[in-house]
Amino acid sequence: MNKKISFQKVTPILEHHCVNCNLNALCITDRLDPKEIQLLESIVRHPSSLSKGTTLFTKGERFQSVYIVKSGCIKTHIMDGKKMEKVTRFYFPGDLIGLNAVNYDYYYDTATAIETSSLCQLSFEKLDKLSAKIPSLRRKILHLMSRTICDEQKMVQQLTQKNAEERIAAFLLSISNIFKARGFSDTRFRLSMSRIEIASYLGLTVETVSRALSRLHKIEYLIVDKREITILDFPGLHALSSLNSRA
Amino acid sequence: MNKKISFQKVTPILEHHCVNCNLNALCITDRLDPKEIQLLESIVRHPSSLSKGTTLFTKGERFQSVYIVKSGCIKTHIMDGKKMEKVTRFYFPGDLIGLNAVNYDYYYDTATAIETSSLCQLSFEKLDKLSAKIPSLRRKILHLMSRTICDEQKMVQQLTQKNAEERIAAFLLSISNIFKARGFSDTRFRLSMSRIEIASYLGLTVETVSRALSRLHKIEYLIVDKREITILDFPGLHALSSLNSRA
DNA sequence: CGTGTGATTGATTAAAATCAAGTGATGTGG
DNA sequence: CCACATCACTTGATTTTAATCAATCACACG
Repeated sequence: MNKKISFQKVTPILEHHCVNCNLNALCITDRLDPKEIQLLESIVRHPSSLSKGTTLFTKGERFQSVYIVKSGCIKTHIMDGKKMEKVTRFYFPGDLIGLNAVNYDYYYDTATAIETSSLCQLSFEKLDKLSAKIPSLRRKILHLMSRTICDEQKMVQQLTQKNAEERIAAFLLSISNIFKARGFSDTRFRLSMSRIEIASYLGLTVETVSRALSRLHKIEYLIVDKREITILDFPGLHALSSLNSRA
Repeated sequence: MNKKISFQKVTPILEHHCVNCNLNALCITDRLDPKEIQLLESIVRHPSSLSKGTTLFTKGERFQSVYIVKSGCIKTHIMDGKKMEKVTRFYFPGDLIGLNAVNYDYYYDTATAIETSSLCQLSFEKLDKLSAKIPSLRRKILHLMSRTICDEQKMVQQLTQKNAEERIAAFLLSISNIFKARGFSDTRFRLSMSRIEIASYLGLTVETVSRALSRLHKIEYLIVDKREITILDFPGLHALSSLNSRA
């Protein structure tokens, strides 16, 4: 179904250096000093490009590396017996993929590019060893994992306490925040994921997602033009989604 | 509403030693050698007893320690504005509480004993420093955090893909597993949590939980006598809950 | 012995799933 | 280039599930 490639075969983007990377503030390198970043860089595999629909790793595959999104967008998902695939998360530039696999020795879900993306690869073994030497890196990894736990807990909360429309509102606000943090417009952006993927991620059906978007458009909280979203009423959306959005 | 105590005031249970602890296989000490356990022990505060309804820490309180359940059962929960409290998780002997607070400097939820419990306290700062010296401990902490992420993701999956009855079935099977792993009967056990807490945890209402239990009783998958559960048909319950239960 | 809490059961309602139909964009092959 | 298929999305009608509203029971506790 999906294209499957080995990481080695993809074209490496040359002259990449962590120190110059514009994602530093969002990345694992945040709060590391230049010398530490250089150490980290020594274990980073230069970012490679992944075309839309290409699978990075598959559930059950041997876990070896974590990946950091350099550009584009990756989804992790689980093929679930009877039901359709379930999207577990979307990853944006700076996000670290694979932390949930540390516990097992194999990947816990499948990662697929939903648009052309590039990623940096880090051997987890090397990262772990390095973190023993760099306390701030060790801390950073712990923090990232802890944050991931909190993120998942927030998701659980959303699923249990928000209705369809509130979930969509919260989702759009979180995407808006993600774009903002990465230096793009937070009022006008293009969703890289399909309605199906949004529905799966939010535990809804496509129809419900579509209807919720239509209604938010109708009450003029936002403009929906296919995957192009323009937010008109931030306070309204915030009030609707009530709970706190992604930090 | 709930009693609140400072950890210092509770009665310490004397002559406690990690090396002799019967929970070792389930605890953070798993796979540490005796010398390492001794090092760990030096930073462990002997277990203290917490009576039912007593709060261990409150959301927003300064994060300093993680806790390991020695006996009893602890719930973490979030008081949520308009709606009722939401139970985020139940913790059983061997479970580590507080990992989601590492990211912030304050606890992310509130921990309360739902039956008389005892806990070991570990300064996270000291644990972190110690983990720099003991690679297997560092690994263990990473694994625990990674597992927690997976657990939360499973929860998300359950909420999006299982109906009320399936969730209850899965919940009871997971409790059964927990008891089994701790050397108790997995076919007959007493739930320490109320129906309200189960409902909150599973994202359902009390009525729905009650009805689901009644129906499972009626079709003779199990016997429900107040909080006493006797499982009659494991295969049936497994089939019903379909997805994989807690490992 | 009343009061409150936890739990169960029933009736009704509301929300989202399901079923169904249709549009528009994209792509394929004749 | 057009006919046809397919996919992503939308909108409508109907059904299903669980929430809500309501009543009752059991039991623990002061």
